[in-house]
Amino acid sequence: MATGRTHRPATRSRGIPEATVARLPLYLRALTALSERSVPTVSSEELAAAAGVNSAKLRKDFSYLGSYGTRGVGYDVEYLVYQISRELGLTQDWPVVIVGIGNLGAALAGYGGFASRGFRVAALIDADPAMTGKPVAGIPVQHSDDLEKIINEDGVSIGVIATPAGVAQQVCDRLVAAGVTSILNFAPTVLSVPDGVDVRKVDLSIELQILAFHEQRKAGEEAGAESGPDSGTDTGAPAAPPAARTAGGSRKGPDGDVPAVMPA
Amino acid sequence: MATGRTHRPATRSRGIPEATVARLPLYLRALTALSERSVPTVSSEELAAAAGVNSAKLRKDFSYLGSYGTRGVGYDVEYLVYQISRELGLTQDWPVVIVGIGNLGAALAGYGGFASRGFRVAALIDADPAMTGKPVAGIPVQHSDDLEKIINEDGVSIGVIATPAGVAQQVCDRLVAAGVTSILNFAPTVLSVPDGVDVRKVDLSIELQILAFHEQRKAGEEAGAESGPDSGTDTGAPAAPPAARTAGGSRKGPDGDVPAVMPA
DNA sequence: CCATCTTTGTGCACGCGTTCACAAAGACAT
DNA sequence: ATGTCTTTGTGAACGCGTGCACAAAGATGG
Repeated sequence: MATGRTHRPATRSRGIPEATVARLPLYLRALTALSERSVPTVSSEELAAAAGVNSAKLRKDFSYLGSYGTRGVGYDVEYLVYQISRELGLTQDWPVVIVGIGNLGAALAGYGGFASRGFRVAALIDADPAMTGKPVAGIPVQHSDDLEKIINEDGVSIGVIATPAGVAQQVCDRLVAAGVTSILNFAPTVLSVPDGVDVRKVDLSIELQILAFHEQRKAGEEAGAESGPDSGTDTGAPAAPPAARTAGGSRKGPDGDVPAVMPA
Repeated sequence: MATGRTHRPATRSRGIPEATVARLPLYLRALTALSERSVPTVSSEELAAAAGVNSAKLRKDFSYLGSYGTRGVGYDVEYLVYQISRELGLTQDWPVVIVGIGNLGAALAGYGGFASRGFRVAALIDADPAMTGKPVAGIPVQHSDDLEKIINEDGVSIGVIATPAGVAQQVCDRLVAAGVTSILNFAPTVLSVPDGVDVRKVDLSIELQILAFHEQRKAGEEAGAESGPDSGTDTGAPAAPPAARTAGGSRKGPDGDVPAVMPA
């Protein structure tokens, strides 16, 4: 009853795999750094190292965009910056509204990463009348009553939700009704949206929990001993995982490439 | 030359797939909500809806933890909350340090989601002497000179980096040297860490860029016709991907389950 | 005790993403 | 021009994750 948006097709947008799209910003950042250092060209191997990915993956990613490299030489940094920027839609201006100007919302408003790359904070919106008019990061907060008006006037299509979980869905509904079709959600809730609206979710608590899982496992393994702490019915707290530490070094990074931040 | 940590094995921690681990916090949140409403049992279908996932996927996820359900009835909410909490290592206390108390760091310090679920902000650390001693979210900021001491004394194994990108790697190195084995990185940089250390990355800018990509695609499709702002030489804009169908509602959400927040 | 009904747990198939490995392409030197 | 050397672009194989569909399990009612 909640989501209504159960299985998803993992659509491949215009032939570019989602996994690739998610990495393009990473490449772009690395390329921008090279550009600032006036590096003219870069090989897939170098760029891959800078972006923290496998070079074959990088080449395949770029192959979805076209053949922008020169065999025997590498990629032209400036050209690639332009192509990726264009592909990501960063050559145009994206007005963004941030709803919920609490600690997090205020931090986001002042976050440099937003302002860079074509994103412009068009408005800060909060439901608290006491906040209205107060400047945050140089932008005056507006009251949520005007949400629809603001979105329409500025042609905003991307909204950031930084409200408490309780009102997130409701804010989301209003944003969507007003015309927003992409939402970045910081509230710890599953948002339900109609088809055609993108939602990406960032949940700090979830990230920590995932780290805790691996951390616990590391501690447990190191404590060595026999099997799993659990397996039994209860076992209560697996007992103090001895103050881990000591990089044994051999641990094979319990990573993997999993979300935690994902659509819907 | 940066990472030094190229290909990764996508380790399957103790038999539990990473993808599943990443969803456990999601289930836990939904279950906690049910628990607060004193709901005794829940079916996979209901819980899946609340968590925004497919019910078959949820059942398979739980099957990795063991057989905690009762056929014909469903899952016992309280029991499941306990099992998942234990599996994630949330039954113990995790002291966390936050390094870099700027806008974002301060917001994180005050973020409720941290304090909940077993995570305790053990210390706030900043390199600015002017910040030292100043209380943020009720916790006095300490100078980064004492970083190692703080980590050792409190047995901190999880660190949060909220510094500018320029010093992130350096802070990371110190954290790792001091014994931290899990890092949540908010700085827009690829961190290089030794094996055995987990890094999860949250990049707000990347999330927005991914949204922009889909947003552009939606706009392009709608505008149908020409498109290609440039196209120029090569493939250029493969010109109107046949103006897909309109918003006939049939738009199949350009989602997919991709990171943007991921290890390393 | 048996029948029926609900819901779990999972075998299986499919598709996406990753990685390897190599041929094609071009730069560069001779 | 021709040969060599570097690096791209990609075909193919593999593995993980997802979702279907169903048999097994147990609750419930007669």
